[in-house]
Amino acid sequence: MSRKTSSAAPRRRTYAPIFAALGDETRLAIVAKLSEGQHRSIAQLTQGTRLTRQAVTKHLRVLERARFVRSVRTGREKVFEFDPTPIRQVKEYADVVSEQWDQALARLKGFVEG
Amino acid sequence: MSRKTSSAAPRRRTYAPIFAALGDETRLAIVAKLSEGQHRSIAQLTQGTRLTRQAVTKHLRVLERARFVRSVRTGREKVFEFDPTPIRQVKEYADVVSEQWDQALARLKGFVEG
DNA sequence: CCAATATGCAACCAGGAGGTTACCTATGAC
DNA sequence: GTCATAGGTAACCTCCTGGTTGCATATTGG
Repeated sequence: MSRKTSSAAPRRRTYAPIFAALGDETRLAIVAKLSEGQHRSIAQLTQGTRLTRQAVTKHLRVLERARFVRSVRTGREKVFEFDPTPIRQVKEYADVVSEQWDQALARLKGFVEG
Repeated sequence: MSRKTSSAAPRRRTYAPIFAALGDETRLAIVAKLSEGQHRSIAQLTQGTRLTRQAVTKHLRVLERARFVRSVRTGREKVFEFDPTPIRQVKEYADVVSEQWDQALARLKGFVEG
């Protein structure tokens, strides 16, 4: 097999859009709300903010593009739910970087002591 | 004592600036480089990019404001080093959100089965 | 059918982000 | 001392972002 067995694209993972999606307080609040488990409509997610429904809609689009949320149209409502996938990627990134850092510290320690 | 014993500000933790700092490919590359453990000057960090030194300087300022890097002036060079603190906060955020999500799933499971 | 509710879409705006060029200053190497 | 190297500052440009208002469309409830 010279190619991957899976048909999934090998796609070098780019974390930037994931982090960019989290780089806004309003969107963090939406993620916090939806990660409570319940589905919420746009109108519901707008309540409690000082923003217009359209502004919230834009934030939801950003979150949806980064896969933090999914939406389903039910009747006249568009209902959003949390998707845990990108959060795992966030954790993955943090793990990779801090492991690299730990290894660097270990090498330094070995050099100093050796 | 009507006030906190510690002099540290109680400061509700806002993760948005941390994530925003990671929301750019160039800055992710800088973080990756510096987390290897070695200190790097601005000129060194500019090498390999297609950007000007000034552009890289701006990215470094963003990273420094979010505490991902520290800098020390040595002679005519400004040397940057990695700071692991905010990465831990990233992990912390991911843990909090995914734990909240897991609990939501557990409640749902209990409801369905109960 | 009609009114209220939920959302979509488009235009518009201000400010910030990311990048450049140009120029000035400081330090190190000979 | 002189020149090359490293960096700082500032002005400027373009595009994106976050927000608004205004209006159109779809669905629900009586």
